[in-house]
Parts: sequence; structure tokens; C-alpha cells
Amino acid sequence: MPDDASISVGKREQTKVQNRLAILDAAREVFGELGYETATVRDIIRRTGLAAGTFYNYYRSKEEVFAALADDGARRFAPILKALRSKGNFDTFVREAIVAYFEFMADEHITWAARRPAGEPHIHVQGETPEMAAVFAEVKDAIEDAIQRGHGPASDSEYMAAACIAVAREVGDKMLMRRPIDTAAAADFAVDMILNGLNGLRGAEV
Amino acid sequence: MPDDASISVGKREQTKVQNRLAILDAAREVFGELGYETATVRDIIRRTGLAAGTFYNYYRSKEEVFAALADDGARRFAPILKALRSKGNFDTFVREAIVAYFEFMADEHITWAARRPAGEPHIHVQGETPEMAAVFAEVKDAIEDAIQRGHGPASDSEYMAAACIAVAREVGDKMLMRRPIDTAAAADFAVDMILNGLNGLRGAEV
Amino acid sequence: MPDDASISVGKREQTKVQNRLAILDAAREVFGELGYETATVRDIIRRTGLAAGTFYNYYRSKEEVFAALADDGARRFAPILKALRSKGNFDTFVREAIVAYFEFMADEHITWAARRPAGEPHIHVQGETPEMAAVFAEVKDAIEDAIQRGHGPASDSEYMAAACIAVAREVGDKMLMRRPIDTAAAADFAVDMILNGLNGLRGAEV
Amino acid sequence: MPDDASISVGKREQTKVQNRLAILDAAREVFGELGYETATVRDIIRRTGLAAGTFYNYYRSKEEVFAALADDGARRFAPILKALRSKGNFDTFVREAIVAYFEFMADEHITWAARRPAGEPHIHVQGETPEMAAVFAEVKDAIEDAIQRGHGPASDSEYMAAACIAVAREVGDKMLMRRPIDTAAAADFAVDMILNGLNGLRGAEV
DNA sequence: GATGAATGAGCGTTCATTCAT
DNA sequence: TATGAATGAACGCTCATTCAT
Repeated sequence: MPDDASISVGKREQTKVQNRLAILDAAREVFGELGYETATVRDIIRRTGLAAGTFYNYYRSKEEVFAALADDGARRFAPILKALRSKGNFDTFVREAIVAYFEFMADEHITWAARRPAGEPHIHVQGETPEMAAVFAEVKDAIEDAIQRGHGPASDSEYMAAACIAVAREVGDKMLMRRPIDTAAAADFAVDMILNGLNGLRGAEV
Repeated sequence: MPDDASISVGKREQTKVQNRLAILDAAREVFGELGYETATVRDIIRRTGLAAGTFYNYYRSKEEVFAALADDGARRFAPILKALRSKGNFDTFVREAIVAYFEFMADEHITWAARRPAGEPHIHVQGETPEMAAVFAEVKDAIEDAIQRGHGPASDSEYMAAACIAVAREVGDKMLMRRPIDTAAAADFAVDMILNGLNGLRGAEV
Repeated sequence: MPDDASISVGKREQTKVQNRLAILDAAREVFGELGYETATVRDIIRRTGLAAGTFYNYYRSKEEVFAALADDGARRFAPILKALRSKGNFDTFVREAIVAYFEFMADEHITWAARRPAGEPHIHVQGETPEMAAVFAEVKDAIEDAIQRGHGPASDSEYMAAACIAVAREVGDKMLMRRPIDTAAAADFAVDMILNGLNGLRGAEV
Repeated sequence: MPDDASISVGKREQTKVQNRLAILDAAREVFGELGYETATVRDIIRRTGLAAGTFYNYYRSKEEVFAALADDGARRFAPILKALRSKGNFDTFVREAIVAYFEFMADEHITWAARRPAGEPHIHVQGETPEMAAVFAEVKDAIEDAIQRGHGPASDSEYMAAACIAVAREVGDKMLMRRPIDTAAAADFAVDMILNGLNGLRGAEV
């Protein structure tokens, strides 16, 4: 028996975390490929190679895996964002939040940028992956927060937050579909767009 | 067999178009109420009062009705949009497109603004109704078109279109959830946001 | 086309009633063999040879077929019993009720006397078939009714009804297991037992 | 390893019997609360706090625990009954057997009188608890035995035993549902009913 | 012997789709 | 063509049972 027994873990625990991860990974993929609604628990377990019943040793439902995934994403992104909220002016905050968001997406995208079943009427569903949704919600909170604390323009704050998020999200999505993925350029664009609109971008007019 | 069959379209043809319409109407309602994913063919035919099999004489699947609905929406909105493309400068075009879009949405929204299954992890799915999706695509085409013909700022046109659309869509969605529905205010906001960004909206800064 | 079309029925209707009957028959058998609790919807449909989904075109659940079966049994036995309630004294009533009950059982028993899975701890479950249960309830009502109307001995009527039923049921069960089935003898025994007890039966004592 | 292992049964043996008892107790409760059919092995082990697999070190199936429970009940009741068989005449035997049976039931009933799932088509299933079933079987044996040894009336002994048991069982069941539980009154009734029938009970006739 | 995760059959049910009428 | 019952795959989920630890 090894004397480092204290740091080792039983094989059982090992396979347990492996399985849990396998399910999470499979779920991430499946949600990404099929969308939350379409995805089924069976799709997920099928992909893990585990038995049907095993899924329920880890999660009680599709909703629950989804939540787990979302928590995970949020947990990892939240501190990044939180660090930004306090310092600097609004413009800076926006820029840094966008940059953080885009980089986070770029890091993670391999998983969730997966193809969609082509022919389907998928209608522009963004951030379908739970992590994305969670990250998205974080960004949104941050922006609304900033706006409400007066660090942003005094306009219809709900519309503003919605618009900012929308731009970040869409541009982020497009960014991920290009090769190479250029987060800096995308962030530049998104920030300009958010802060100054199209007119801030243009050299030539009609 | 009635002898007046000769003076009009055959009864057959009549009921044929009636049925087709009934299915489309039912589908619109059902998609609006349940969402595309959740809606089932059964839900649709149930609402028509027709027999299950009859559905398949008109459409081969849920996807197909969806597409038909989308075509319909697009067909009705396209001319509106087309009228705008030629005249005026880009700013005007954007404003008018947005206004047209918002008004179209407001007119139609009764159908598709219907409740969503509340507790669900719904994640920002916009334009769930086929007409909306189609209208959306039209707007997008128009913007990209304008941009590419030089009637807009010379920047990354894909990002630009995406961003414009994103703002229009999100703000439009939010608009529909308020009472009263104020398309003018929403359009003002969206246009300002698109053209000048947050800084164009603000009086006070940090 | 036959001119007696008015009395014929479409082939569809025909198979519909056939299927409904097939399901009822299968259900009766299955309940008889497995018991209500153990029986599954799938057991029932499996026996019909129909597809799984077909069951649900006829009944919404196991409970519902059960109820249908019970209704059927009760409907057929109730008039027999009702005819007895008014006339005669209590002894006569008891005798005739028992006779009616036993004969009814004997007529129907082929279905529900079916074997039970031998090794199971089945614990003396009588009348497991819905028809039986229904018939039983009828008998019970009749007896309680008679007792309460004073046509019976003034004792604890609940105990009395329970005891009468118990004897009828048990003796009836045993009767069905013998060959040939002798309803007269069984009825004689049961009536004597109910009216006079063991001492009424005996010639010799210890 | 403790050196006091020698002075008592091994710890192993101790926990072994403890576990066995825990399972039996849990099973008794569960059967009482849920009924034999509805109860699952999982229900039983859940209640013991033991691991799922442990169950199978003691019993191979639900049926087996049931049998064990029944044996237990029978084992405890058998001597009581046996004491009665030899002495006295048949009437006395019947009375004493019934009294013993009713008192045994009343003593134990806390466990197995537990609620049944109310709305269910439960159909008069008696003696659902294994002990009850076993005790019941004992009584039945005793009666048949007495009858066959000539200590009872010379009639159809199978019918007689069945009828006696039936009365005892039903009246016993009803007795347990009343408050206060009056074993004496119930026994009086049952004995009169068994020995003299309804006519033995009655003051007034039709 | 105790553990408890894995297994996979099976359950009730819904659904898209077919096809005889 | 319309009908609507039949079909059977698939779904979410539970369960008895096994077996590596």
C-alpha cells in the first residue's frame, strides 16, 4: 500500500467524478448541437456510453444538468467581471467587460460552437449553452448595475442593457465563426458600436 | 351534387384553401403559445378541428408549416422594406426600417407575444414566431444590402448588420412587453443606439 | 352496395369495437392472473397483439379499463339482485341472492378463475377481477339494505354484512375450483352456514 | 482487534442479526404502509439506512422477506393455537381460537393497520401483512384439523374451514377499524355467527 | 460482509406518421 | 380528399439486481 494513500482517492470516487464529468461534457455538447428544448436526457447519456439509469444517479432531470452547467460557467466568469465593476469610468468598464466576455467565449467555444442540424428552422438562438447563458446573465447584471449606479448614460436603462447585451452577443457569435478568432478586433468593433454607434465607426457616408 | 358547382370554384378547392388557412392560423397560434420546439403537430391539428391525417395533405411536417408561415410573414413585410431601400440616406433608411419593423411587430404581436412556459430556462430566444424570423431576415438583408452598396459606414459589414439587427430585435422584444406599446419611443431609442451608441444617448457621464 | 346498408356498420366501427373488446378481454385475463396491482398496461396490450399506443385510444389508464370492466359486471348483475330485494322474507332473500351470485360466478368463471403465478405470496385475494368486485359490492349493498330495513336480525349490521359476504365469497371461490362446479351444493352450504352456522350443519358432536 | 472479542459473540454476528432485524422491521412497516404489491425492495432498504446491496446478503427478493416475516408471525402464534387444540369441545375451541386470533391482531395491528392509498380500487384485500397471512393460515389449519379429527360437524370440511376463516378474517378486519378496538364484542359476534349463523343472532324476524 | 454506483429491462405515455376506409 | 385509428419508436423515469471496491 502506497504511503501517499492520503492524497490518492478510491477508484470508486474516481469513476464517479469521471462519470459526472462525462455527463456534463455530453450535456454541453448535446445542448450545443440540439438546443435545450430538443435535447433529451437520452441523447446525453447515449453520448456518454453509460447506462440509461446512471444519468439519474447524478442528476434528476435535464433541467438539473443544465443548471449545473450554467453554475459552472457563471462561477468561472463571475470573478472576472466582478473585478471590473469597481474601477474606472463607464467606457472602460464596457470595454473590459466585452473583452473579458469575448475572451471567455473564445476559450470555451470549442465545445459549444458545434454545428447545428442544418435544415432546421433554428432561428438565431444564441448562447444556447448553459455556460453562455449564465455568462450572459452576468454581463447583463453588470451593465444594468453600472447604469443604475449612474456610471452610464441616463436613458431607458432596460433598453440600454438589452441593446448592449444584444450587440455583444451577436458580435461574439459572429466572431466565433471566423478563423482565426480575433477577439481584439471583435471587441474593438463591439465597444465602438455600443458607445458610439454606426456613426462612430464610419469614415465615409452616403 | 349541387348544380351551382359550376358558378364558383369547386367546393373542393374552397375547402382546400380553407383548410390550409386553418392550419396556418392554428400553427401561428400554437407556435406563439408553446414555442416552436414545444409545439407538436397534434397541437396544431387539434386546434383546427381537422383530422390528424389531413395535416399531411398540406404539410409534411412541423418544419414545413413553420416555413410556410415564415414565407407568409416575409411576403407581407418585404414590400414595405423594399420601398425604403432606394430613397434617402442611410440614417433615414435605418430609422424607417426600424419603424416599419416595430410597427409590423406591434400589429402582429397579439398572436405571438403569448405566454411562455414560465419556469423554463428559456434563454433569450427571440422571434420565435415564423413571421418574426422571416421579417427579421428581411431587415437583415436590407441592412447588409445598404451597407454593401456603400450607403453605410465602411466597416466590418457583417458585424454591423449583426449589431443593428441585434439591437432592433432586443429592443423590439422589450417594447412588446410593455404597456402601452410605444413603437415611436422604442424606435427613437433603437435608432439612436444604432447610429450613435450610448454616448449619443447620454447627458451625464461618470 | 347492399341495400341493408342501414343495418351494417363500417369496417372501421367493427374493428373499433373488436379492439375495445379485445382490450377488455385481455384486461380481464391479466387482472385475473396477475392481480390488479401487478398487472401493467403493457401486459394488457401485449396480450391483444395491438400496438402499445393503441391502448390509449380506448382507455386512459389501467384504472379506466378496470372501471369499465367493473361497470360491465355490475350492470349485468345488478338487475338480478334488484329483483330479489322486494319479495320474500330474509331467509329467502339470502338464499336467492347467494344462488344468483354463485350462478353468475359459475357462468363467468372461465375468465377469472385463471391460474395465479404459483410461487407468489398471493395471500388470499378474492374477487380480484373487476366484475367480481362490482358484483360483490352489489351483494353487500343488498344485504345491508335488507338488514337496515328490518328484514334481518337486529345485530351489528356491519359485522353481519361483512360476515355474509365473506362466507359467500370464500365458498364461492372454493366452489369454482372443484369439478364439476356444483352451484346448488355450494349454495346450500353457504345458506345454511350463513343462517344457522356450523351447528345448523352438524349431526354429530364431539 | 479488541481482546474482549472472546467474551461475546463476534461483532460480525452481532451486526448480522441486527441487520436482519432491521430489514425485517423495515419490511413490516413498508408492507403495512404500502401494501405488498406496491412496496419495493428499495423502499425497504431505504428505511433501514443500509446499502442497497446489503439487502441481498440477507434475502434474495421481496418475496423472501415477506416469507420470513410470515414465518415469524406464524412462529409466535402457533404455540398459542396449539395449546387450544387438545382440550375442550369444538365450540370452545372455536371461541378460544377466535379470541386468540383477535387479540393477536389487536396487539400487532399498529404495524399493519397503516393507511392504504385511498383512491385505489383496493378490493377487499385482507391480511396484507405477512404475519397476518401466516396467522391466518395457522387458524385455518387448526380448524381443518379439528374438523377432520371429528371435533366438528360432519359436513364439507373444506367449505367449513373456508367459511369460518372468512368470517373471522372479515370481522377481525372490521374490528380493527373501529375505536376503541373491542376484541370481546367482535369475538362474541364472530363465534355466534360461526356456530349459529344469523338466526342465532336474531331477536326479531321479518 | 457492507457498500453504493452501474446496469439495463421495463413501465406509462406521447407523438409523428401511415393507410384503410 | 378527409378521416381518425393503428402503429411503433422514443421519451422520462424507476426498479431489482450485480459487482468492484
